[in-house]
Amino acid sequence: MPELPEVETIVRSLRDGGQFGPPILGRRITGADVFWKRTIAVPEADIFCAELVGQEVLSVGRRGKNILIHLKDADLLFHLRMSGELRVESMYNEDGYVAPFAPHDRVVLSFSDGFRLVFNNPRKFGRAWLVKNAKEIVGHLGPEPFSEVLDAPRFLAMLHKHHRQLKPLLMNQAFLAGMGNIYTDEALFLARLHPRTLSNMLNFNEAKRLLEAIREVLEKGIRANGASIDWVYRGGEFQNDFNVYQRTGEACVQCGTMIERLVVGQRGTHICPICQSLCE
DNA sequence: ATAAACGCCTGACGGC
DNA sequence: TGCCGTCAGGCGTTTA
Repeated sequence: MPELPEVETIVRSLRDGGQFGPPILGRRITGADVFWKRTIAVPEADIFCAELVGQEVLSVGRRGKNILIHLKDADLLFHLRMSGELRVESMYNEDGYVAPFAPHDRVVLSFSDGFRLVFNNPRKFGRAWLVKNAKEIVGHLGPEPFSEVLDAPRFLAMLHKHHRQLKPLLMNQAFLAGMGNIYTDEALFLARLHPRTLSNMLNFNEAKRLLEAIREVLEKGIRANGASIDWVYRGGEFQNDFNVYQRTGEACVQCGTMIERLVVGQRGTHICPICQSLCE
């Protein structure tokens, strides 16, 4: 499901309340259960549950596509990978019975006031970590796309340090944190760059254009609460603003040429072959 | 250094 | 209807 805008939407809901339920800030964890043990990357699932009980949620944040939940004595992290979702709901239904779990619910944290945080994950790719400091898990990530220290000259220097195709490089979380398949395709279209262009071939204006395009698509995505595409994530509206993603065979909004699908870095990739010419 | 191939998983969809 | 291949918002490991 999630790239940066979808994760940001979930984080805001966990922090302030929203479409994924009421906020969890300040709530105290009274129980933890794991229904698919491999969801817990670290520590071992039983220890994970034992150590969570009694903890209080102090803050909720995001680093790249990771959700950071800062507890009193530890940091809890979730990565939703392809199909994960977090929701907050009442533990009880209207009759006062414990509400049943949904298919693919993998981890549940119960709170003292009758609410629970549920991690649903059909494809079982998602992971949770409980560590002393979140940096152990997210320390290797590249800069945030909206970081103030990331400007066009620095971005050009980053691109020139590598000799790689633009799309896989942008999706490498150690290079830049938060971009996924959709937003990378959309950003490259806006910047009029072919996904196979080599990163060291960009000039200053192209690098500047690319950074601006990345920020524009991410901003629009966040404003739309993310994109709803398949059966997993719902609520966002950014899918209505796609220029190329999943528009294979449809007309380019700029020039009318048919959008093409190709494979770059083992990922389905969508381009306008006229607007995004490959010049190496 | 770069990139391909594959593994991890379930579910939706189109073709026959 | 059922079976099959293909595809899917991610990422780590192995291989070339």
